[in-house]
Amino acid sequence: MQNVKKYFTEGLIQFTILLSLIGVRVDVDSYLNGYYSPLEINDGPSSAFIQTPFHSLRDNWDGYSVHPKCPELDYFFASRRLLGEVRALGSPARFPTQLSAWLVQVPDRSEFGEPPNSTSSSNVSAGLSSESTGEEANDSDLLAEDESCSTVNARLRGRQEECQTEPGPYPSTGACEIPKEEVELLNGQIDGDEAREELVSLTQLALSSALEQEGLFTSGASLACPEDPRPPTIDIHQHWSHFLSLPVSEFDDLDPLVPQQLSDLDADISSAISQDVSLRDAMVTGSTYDMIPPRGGVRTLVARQPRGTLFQLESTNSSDSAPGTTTGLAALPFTTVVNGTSNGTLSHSALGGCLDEAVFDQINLLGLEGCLDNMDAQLLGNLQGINPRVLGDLDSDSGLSLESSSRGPTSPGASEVSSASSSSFCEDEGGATGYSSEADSLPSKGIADYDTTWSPVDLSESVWHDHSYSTPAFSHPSATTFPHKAIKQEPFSDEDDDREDYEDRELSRDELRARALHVPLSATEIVSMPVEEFLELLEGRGLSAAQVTLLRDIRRRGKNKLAAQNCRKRKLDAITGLQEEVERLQAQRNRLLRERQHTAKALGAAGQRMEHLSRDVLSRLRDDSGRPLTPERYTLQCGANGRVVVQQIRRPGVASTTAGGKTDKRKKEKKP
DNA sequence: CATTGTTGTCATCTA
DNA sequence: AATAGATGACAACAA
Repeated sequence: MQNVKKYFTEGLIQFTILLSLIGVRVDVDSYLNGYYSPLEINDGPSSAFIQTPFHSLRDNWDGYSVHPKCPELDYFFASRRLLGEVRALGSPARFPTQLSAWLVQVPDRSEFGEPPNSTSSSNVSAGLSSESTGEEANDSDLLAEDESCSTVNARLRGRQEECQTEPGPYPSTGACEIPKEEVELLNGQIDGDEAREELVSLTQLALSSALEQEGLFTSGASLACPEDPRPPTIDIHQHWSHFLSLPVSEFDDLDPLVPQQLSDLDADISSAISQDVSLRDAMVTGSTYDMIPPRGGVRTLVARQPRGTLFQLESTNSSDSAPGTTTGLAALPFTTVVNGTSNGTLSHSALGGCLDEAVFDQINLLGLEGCLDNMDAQLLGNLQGINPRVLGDLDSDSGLSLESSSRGPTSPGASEVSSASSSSFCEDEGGATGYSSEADSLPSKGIADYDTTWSPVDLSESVWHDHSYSTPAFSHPSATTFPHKAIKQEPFSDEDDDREDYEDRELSRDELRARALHVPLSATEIVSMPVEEFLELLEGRGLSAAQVTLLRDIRRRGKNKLAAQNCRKRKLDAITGLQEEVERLQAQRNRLLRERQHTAKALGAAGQRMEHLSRDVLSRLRDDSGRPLTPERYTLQCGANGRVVVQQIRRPGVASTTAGGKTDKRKKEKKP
């Protein structure tokens, strides 16, 4: 399967390229960034949501809220990502359905005069339907396991070639007279989610145990939709059928075939594309409103959007990977795949053929809780063109919108917006009153002009996102009145009230202290600048001790504030994961209880049958005096060696009266 | 007015 | 040793 995944992944990338060549716009960057990020989890230590041993404990719960920092999950993420990509790109996940359509036609070999047991005879049907129906056991017995791949695939190929000679695209309604149930079985088998995961290696399906196949068929048959509109392009069927007909061992050698196959396909597939859709757009529109997690209504769309900003922007500290993105993606496939619970959203409507639709479906599949961060980050990317003030207003709660550590030169506007959106700090920076610094004792001076020798230019690339730490540009002279309470009490004209109050809210306590000490840097800058730069700032600027202390405090508090917010978010995620785990375990417990009940019932029935059989056997036996053995006095015991022994029941009263002339134990053995 | 949730901060530990 | 990050605890605040 690994080779198959590799093949699919590479092939689908080329397929995407081909789509773009034929004019279909595919936003590969955003798409791949979102999906490949799990592989870049460990890129940097400075990204958010890392170093959380707390989460490593949760990584065992079937993937709930997998922490991206865990390196041991890389392999898992990689494999899941590959599977997710194959699914997300849609088309390959569809072709098994098309393959099944061709498979259906072949069993009508009576028209071709083929012997039913020939090598090219009913491949999967011989192996599968015979076991499922129990009527053609001979065929299935003849099918040795070691001839799995090549034999089955050769049969597939032969049948497909035969079917290609059929005139109609779906001759199942015509010449082919395969039993309908078999058709449904085949369709269902390949339409099922489990089968879709195993879609490439049909041999595994063919060689599965009879029980598994039965279950698979029954489950898959319900999924089969005979009325599904099939793609009208027969070429695609043929190509995919031919593609599938290759033995698994040849998949490694298929790489050179990919361009050719895809080039043959592109025309038809392009017609199948219904519209020109950016994958990123699809992700955003499809997820932002649908994926609101049921967390007691704590989160809203408005509140979540800046959160995505945080993760996306903070990632710039270390690498291109977005921690928030990785978090979401890490959790998602894990949850959906490992649990294997194909809920309602997992069952596709087999509309097959449309890549974009497949992508949308997959997005819906992936769009569970963990995907929020990813979606939000991408949503923010799309919203960057919107009025910054609007975006800032969206940040109603100061919550996790501290995209402070991001330092994107390309997004100064948005960052200023975020900084301007603060509405929480104005009342007071906080609860902890133990805080004290030298700056607190300083008298509030009028804020002088900033020292022009301090060039904030080199810090212009620093983060300006944290709403809690305003930029000097938003300073208000009256803010020098230190008590922040006084800020709210300042009279404003009606016209300027909103604006000035809005600006004053940006002055955090640290900001005010910094101004009081003539520190011409915003708290955001102080917090977000690299440590080397910060140390240089402390040492090379000739700062006073008070200024140095204040700068350190500001930086420490700012960092800790971010850490606290990340920590709280992780805690909430952990709680959510635990709740889901509890639900899952409860469901498992209920299932086990039902199984136990069923087993007890079966055991009781078996005991009754045993009792009847014992009575029957005993009634046919005679003791020394020729009387029939009664179950009241004798019982049958099954020995370990398979022998059945008649044993006399010893009862105190009976033994004392009847044991006189008899041997204690008379054994009559009979062979089973 | 009490309760609850949010947020900032401090102290402490760990890497 | 210094730094950053994580997290429990506390307090202030808002709803």
